[in-house]
Amino acid sequence: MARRVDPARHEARRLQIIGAGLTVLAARGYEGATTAAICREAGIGSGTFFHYFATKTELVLAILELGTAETVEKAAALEGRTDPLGVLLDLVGSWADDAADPRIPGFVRAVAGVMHLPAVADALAADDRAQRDLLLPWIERGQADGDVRADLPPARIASWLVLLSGGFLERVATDPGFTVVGERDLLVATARAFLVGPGNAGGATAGRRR
Amino acid sequence: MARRVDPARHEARRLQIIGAGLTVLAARGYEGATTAAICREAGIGSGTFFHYFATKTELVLAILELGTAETVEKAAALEGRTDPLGVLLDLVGSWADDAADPRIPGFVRAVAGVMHLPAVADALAADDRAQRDLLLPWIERGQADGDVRADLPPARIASWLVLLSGGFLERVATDPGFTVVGERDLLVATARAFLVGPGNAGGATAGRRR
Amino acid sequence: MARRVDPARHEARRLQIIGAGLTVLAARGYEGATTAAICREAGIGSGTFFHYFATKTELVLAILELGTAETVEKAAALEGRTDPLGVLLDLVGSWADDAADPRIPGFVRAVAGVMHLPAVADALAADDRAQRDLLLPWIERGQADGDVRADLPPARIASWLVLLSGGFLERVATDPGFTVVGERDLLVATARAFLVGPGNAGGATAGRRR
Amino acid sequence: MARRVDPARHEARRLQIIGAGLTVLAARGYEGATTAAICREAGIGSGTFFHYFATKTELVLAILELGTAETVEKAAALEGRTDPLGVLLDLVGSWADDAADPRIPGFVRAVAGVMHLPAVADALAADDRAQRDLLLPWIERGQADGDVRADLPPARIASWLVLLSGGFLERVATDPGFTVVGERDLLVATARAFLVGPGNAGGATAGRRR
DNA sequence: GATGAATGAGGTTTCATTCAT
DNA sequence: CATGAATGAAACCTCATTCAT
Repeated sequence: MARRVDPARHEARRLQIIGAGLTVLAARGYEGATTAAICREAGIGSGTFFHYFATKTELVLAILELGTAETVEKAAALEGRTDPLGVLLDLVGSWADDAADPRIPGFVRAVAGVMHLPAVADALAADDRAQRDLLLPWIERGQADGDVRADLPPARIASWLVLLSGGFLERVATDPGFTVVGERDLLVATARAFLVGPGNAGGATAGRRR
Repeated sequence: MARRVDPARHEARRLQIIGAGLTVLAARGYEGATTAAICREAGIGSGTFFHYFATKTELVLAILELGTAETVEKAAALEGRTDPLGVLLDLVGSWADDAADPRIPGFVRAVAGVMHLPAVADALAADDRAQRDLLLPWIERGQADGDVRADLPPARIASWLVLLSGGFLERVATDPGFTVVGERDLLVATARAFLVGPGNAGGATAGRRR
Repeated sequence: MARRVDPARHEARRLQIIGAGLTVLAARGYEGATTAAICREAGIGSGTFFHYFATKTELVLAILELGTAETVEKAAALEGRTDPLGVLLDLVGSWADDAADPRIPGFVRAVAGVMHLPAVADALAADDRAQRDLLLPWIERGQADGDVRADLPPARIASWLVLLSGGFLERVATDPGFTVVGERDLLVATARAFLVGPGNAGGATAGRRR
Repeated sequence: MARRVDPARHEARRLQIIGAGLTVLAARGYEGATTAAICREAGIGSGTFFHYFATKTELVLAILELGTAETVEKAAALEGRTDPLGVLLDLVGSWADDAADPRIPGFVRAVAGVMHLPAVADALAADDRAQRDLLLPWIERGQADGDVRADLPPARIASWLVLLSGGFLERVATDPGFTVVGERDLLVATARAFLVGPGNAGGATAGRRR
C-alpha cells in the first residue's frame, strides 16, 4: 500500500548530485558554483537539490566525506601486505592517480577557499587524519624493519608524505605542463628518497647507514 | 584651492587597504571577505575603498602583484652569489619563512578558491612564472657546476622546488602541529636531497660526478 | 477488487487532520504551520493531506466551518427555553468556556492574520453572522419581555456581546494571569449589566420602556 | 570633509518606511506583506529597506515600539488631572479613536498572526504592560476617591478596560457596520458602567437602587 | 579626496502542490 | 487509497558598487 521506499534509487540520485557538484565546484569554485548551476548540471530542480542536501555547504561536506571513506577503504585492501615501504609508495602513487581526475584538484582548491567555515575545516581535518591514520602503521612497521628512516617520528613522516601529495596535487592543478603521467614516477622516487632518509642512497642497498 | 595630490599619501593609503585586505581575506576567504569587512579593518569608508580599487577582485590582484614584485626583488639581492645550490636552498628557506606570517597561507588558500576568475588565474600564473624565472638560472648554473642533478631539465626541477614550497605552505596552514620553525630545516634538507638527486647521497661529498 | 469507499473512515481521517491543523495553527500561526508540520502532527504523508484538502487554506476554512456548525447546533439546544436573558448569558458563558481549549485563542489569532484572503474573510463573516443570528431572536424576546434594554437595536446589542466575547478570548490568549475560570463570572456579570442597560440596575425592576 | 550625517533625514526615512509597512501589513497581513511590496509602497529599493531594518520582523517590532512609546507619552499629558474616572474614560476613548485609522486594526491582526515569533510576543507583552501601567495609578486613585469600584483589584480592572478596547478594535476591523463614530460613546458608557461597578447605577447619581 | 546612503541583481532556501508508483 | 520524491515560484536577504554631498 505504502510506496516502497527505494534506498538504492535514493543513493543513486544522491551520487548523481554529488557528481554534478564535484564538476561545478571544480570548475567555478565555491561561490561561483551556484545551486542553480549545480542543479542544471545534475538535471534536477532546485527543490530536489534541497531534498538531498539541506545546504550548499552540506553537499561539499558530503563530497569530502566520500573522499574520507575511500581513504578508509584503502586500508582494508592493504591487509596482508608485508612490505611496508612498498605499501607506502603505493599509497603515494594512488594519491597521485587521484589527481588524474581533473575535477579533484579543482575541488580541493574550491574547498580550500572556504576553509574558514568551521564545518568544512572539521571535515578537512577528518580527512587529513584519515590519511595519516592510514600511513602510520606502515611507517612504524617500516621503521621496525629498517626500511624506513628512524630519525623522525612516524607522525612527522606521515605529514611529509601528505605534504608531497598535496604539493603534487596543487602543481597539477596550476601548471598545465605538469601532468600526472609525466611526474608520477618522480613523485614516488622522491617519496622513496624521503622515506629512506639521508645516507641511505637508493634505499635498496644493504642497510649500511652512517 | 586645488588639493595637490600627494602620491606618498596615496600609496600609504593603498598599502593600508592592502594590509587590511590580506588580513580579512586570510581569515574569511574570498566570499567571506566582504568589502564592508575590509573597510572596517582598514578604518575607511566604503566609498574610499573604491577610490583605490575599482573592484574587490582588483584588490586581490594588487596583493598578488605585490608578492610577485617581492619575488623579483629577491633576484637582485642574489647578484654576485657564486654558490648555485646555496642560493636555491636559501630561496626555498625564504619561502618557508614567508609562511611564518600566518596571513600568507590563509591568503593563498583564499585566492586558490577563486582561481576560476581569469584575472586571478593570470596573476597566479605570473607569480608562478616569476618564481620559476628566479630559480631557473641558478638551477642551470648548478647543473653546469655539477652540484645539481642533471637527469632532469631545469624547468622540471624548478617545478618540484615550487611543489615542495607549496606543499609546505599548505601543511603549515592545515596542521597546527606542523610549524615553520619546527620543519624548516627538514624542508631545506629535503630540497637539497632532491636537487642533488639519486646516487649522490648527502650531496656534500666531494663532487664526483659524471 | 475495487475498494469500497468507507465514508466513516474518510470522515474520521478528515477530523484527524483538522485536529492536527488546529493544534499546529494555534501553536505556530498560519505561515509557521507548514503542511509538512501538520502532516507530521497528523501522522500522515503529504500526499494524503491533499487528498482531503485541496489547499492549506481549505483546511483553515474547514476548521472555521466546523466552528460555525457548532454555533448553529447550539441554537437547537436552546429550543424551549423561555428565559431570554438567561439564554443570552449562557451563550456568553459558553463562548468563554470555548477559550478553555488553549488551541482556540491561538487559532483565532492565526486566522486573524490571514483575513486578507477573501475566502477566509468570507468564512469569518459567516461565522460572525451565525453567532449574531443565534443571539438575535433571544435579544428580541428579551426586549419584548422587558429583561433586555430597549434603547439599542438588537443587532447592535448582538455586536456588543460578540465584542465582549472576542475581547475576552484575546485577553485569555495574551495575558497568562487572565484565566477562563478566574474571569468567566465577571464576563457574565458584565454582559448582564450591558444587557440590562443603564438605569436598570439588577435588571429585574419593572420595565418601563419605550 | 566627511559627509555630514543627517540624523533628521535618517529618522524621516525610517518613519516613511514604517508608514509604508503599516499600510501594507494592515492590508495584506504579515506573510502577504512581502518586503518587495513594502518597498514599492515606500518608493525605495530593497537594499534601502534592509539599510534601516535588518529584518522584516524588525520593522514590525519598530512599529509596535512606536505604539508603546505613544502610550507612554500619553501618561505625561495627564499630569495634573484630578478626576481619575474622567482620565480613565478619556484613555478608553482615545484608544477607540486610534481605531479610526483604518490601518490600526488591520495591523493589530497581522501582528496577532505572528505572535508565535518570540520577539513579537515580547513586544506585544511590553505594549500590554505599558497600557496597564498607564491605567493603574488612575484606577488606584479612583478607588481611593470612591469613584471606581473597589470590589476588584486594580490590575484586574485594568485588564478589563484593555479587554473592552481590544474587543472594540477587533469589532471595528471585522464588521463594516460597526464604526468608531457610531459606537465610541457606547464604549465609554460601557467602560463607565464597568468602572463604577454593580450597585452604582449611573455612577454619580444619588443611586437609589433596589 | 572621502564618505556612507542608496541601489538592485542575484543567491540560497522554503514550501505548497503534483503525480507516478 | 496512500505515499513521498520531485518541482519551481517566490521570498528574504546580502553585498559589490555608485554618486550626491
